[in-house]
Amino acid sequence: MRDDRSMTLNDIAKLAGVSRSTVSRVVNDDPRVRESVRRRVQETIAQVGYQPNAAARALASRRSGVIGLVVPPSFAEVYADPWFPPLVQSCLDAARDTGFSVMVLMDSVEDEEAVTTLISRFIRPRTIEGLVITNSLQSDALTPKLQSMGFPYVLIGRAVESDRNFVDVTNRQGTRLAMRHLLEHGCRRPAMINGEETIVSALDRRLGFEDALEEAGIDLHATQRTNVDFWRPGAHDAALDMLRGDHRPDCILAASDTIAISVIDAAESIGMSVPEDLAVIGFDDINAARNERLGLTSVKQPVDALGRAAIDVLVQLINGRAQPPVQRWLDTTLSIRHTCGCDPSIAPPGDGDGRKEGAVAPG
Amino acid sequence: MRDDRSMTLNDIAKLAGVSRSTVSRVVNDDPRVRESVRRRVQETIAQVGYQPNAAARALASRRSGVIGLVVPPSFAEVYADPWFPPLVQSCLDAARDTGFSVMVLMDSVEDEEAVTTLISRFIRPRTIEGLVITNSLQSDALTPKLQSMGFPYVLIGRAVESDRNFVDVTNRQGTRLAMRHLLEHGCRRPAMINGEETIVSALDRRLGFEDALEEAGIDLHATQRTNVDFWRPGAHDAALDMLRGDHRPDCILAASDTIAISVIDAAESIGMSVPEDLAVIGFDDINAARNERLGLTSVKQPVDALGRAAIDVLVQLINGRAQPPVQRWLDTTLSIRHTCGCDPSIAPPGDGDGRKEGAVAPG
DNA sequence: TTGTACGCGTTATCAG
DNA sequence: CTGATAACGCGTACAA
Repeated sequence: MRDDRSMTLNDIAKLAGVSRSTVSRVVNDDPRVRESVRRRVQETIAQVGYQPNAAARALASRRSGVIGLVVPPSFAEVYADPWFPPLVQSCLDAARDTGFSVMVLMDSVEDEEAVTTLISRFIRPRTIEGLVITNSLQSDALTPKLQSMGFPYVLIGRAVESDRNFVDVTNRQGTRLAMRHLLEHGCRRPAMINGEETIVSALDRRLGFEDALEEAGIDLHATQRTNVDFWRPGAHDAALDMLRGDHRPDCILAASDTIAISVIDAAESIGMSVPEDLAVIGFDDINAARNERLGLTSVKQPVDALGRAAIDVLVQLINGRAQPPVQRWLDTTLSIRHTCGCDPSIAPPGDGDGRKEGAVAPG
Repeated sequence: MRDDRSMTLNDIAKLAGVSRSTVSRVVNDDPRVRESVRRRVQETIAQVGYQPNAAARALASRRSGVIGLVVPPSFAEVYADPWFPPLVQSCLDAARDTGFSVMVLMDSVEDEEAVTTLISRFIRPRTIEGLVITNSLQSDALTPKLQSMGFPYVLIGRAVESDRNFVDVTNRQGTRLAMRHLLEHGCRRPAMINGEETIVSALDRRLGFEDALEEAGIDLHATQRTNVDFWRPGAHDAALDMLRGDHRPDCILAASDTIAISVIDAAESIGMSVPEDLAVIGFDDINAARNERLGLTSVKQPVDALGRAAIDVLVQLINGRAQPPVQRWLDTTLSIRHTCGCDPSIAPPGDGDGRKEGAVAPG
């Protein structure tokens, strides 16, 4: 097509009166170049606006400088849950900081064929040097293969298998402390609306819920729990069912803020008020949770740090500076507002959005 | 690092007893290969699981097979508006269908320095072959440079300059017909809440609003209009201001569904009911608009087609099968539900979500 | 500190 | 139809 054959290393070498090697060294910050020469070369590079050809570089160095970011095929749907975009953004940010570019791979990690395609299209041709997988599922067909290939990857969210690389937040601890907080408010009929437990983090959130109940000596079988799809409506109806049932709960722990908002909505639609009739705690601490009117108490996960950690781990793996499995945990904390029953009027002043942060006191 | 030196064209050639050229031809579907030979080569390829090296291929062919997708640096915020994710998804889908991979470039198109960096990091090294720009702003520092470089790109949303490549929806026609529809409902005090007009589509939506008013002989100066930020809260307060003002409107045309929802929320918070006291029409026709309870009448844009069109145009440009400027328009239509004042009970039956689609009758 | 020479794995050109 | 052979643009031991 267009054939504006651009500058090459050779051209710069001639212009600067040195060899290609020297130019290459300058470009790659190799210290073995006399300072005066380096400056001269840099000047001619700047003058003609030379940029090394990426493909040639990748071929010779065997490094593409690209990592893949696997997102679910239902990209648009998943984004309906506002906690996901910040995660992607933090991955993109962190990747840029480490000099990597990001290729977005919208693929199922459950579908065997999709996984095969992904591998033969991006990994075997060495297009990408590593993989960040944003959704950690129980039925994961991808990581087993990556594992056996020894290909650098990191899951966001732990895997059920013990030998996987991942970064994760302490989901279990998060819901445990949240539930405990509700119990301390005097809740006696706890309930939970969880996401589908094919997602490992949902599983963990349920376990934390149960941990707290056990610690308090509450019979698990007497409590209610439902699972709904994280990304679709459904929480609303699920909440209505619970609240209209025989054993109406006095608090609901939601596995996401989106679910929590639906719960509150449902409760109010049948004349209940939050937190008087029903205490609610969510998970994620999305922006909407911080809304003054809503004041949703929520388990906060450090989304930004999570993305950065993922990239960091991946880059370590790529550079062989870490031996797999690499596993990193980040803490969740409880952002206390008022849907849990805490009185916002006694919240510490000077806190713009009436928000108080931090884990509840350990028991 | 790992040095599992994988199969090369040469290896396959030896195994199959042919030359590298022949193998290359087979890989690239070049017809000039005897059928029997082709099969033999394909078999050995399949057996050893050979995949051509992407970097070598890119170097020799001068084609990377990668396109860049420019998204705003406030990625996560922008995603707060649910119409964006489907657009990105459709771009990713369409790109995959045409054999291109997508690199996400989270960059400002307004910041001169960011633009320079983008060009020197991705375009000059020939990492990408073309660019899809998802946000068309008036203060665009990127397209002028692409234009003068002759680099293939396409804007999603028209530019104010006449020589740009773009795909866009008929925003102006959309709001024009929507406003006309409201007027036909008997609205006499129209108002609009628009997005910031630095975004060209917001500008167009305002123009369409004004078109309809002029056609109806309504004095523009007597109507109210406010601009709010598309991606942030603010519409709520803006609506309250309008509704509490001296010249309370009887209908509000919102430049997005997100804004429309805030408007309805605001109206109900002060005891007004929709559509009885206030008719509302939104824009985008996001999923939430289709919600039974909400029943938001909205100008629908064919988001999926928009993404596909963008990729299509870009690929044409890349392959030199189209001469710039290439400009493509897609139609908007009005999805009539009940916030505009239409009675849902007289809607045609058998339509699951009580939705009626299509442009209103031309005037 | 600098330059030479070869290799990276394909595609493309040109004979045959 | 097939096979040498030359690019493609850069990294890098190795030698100087």
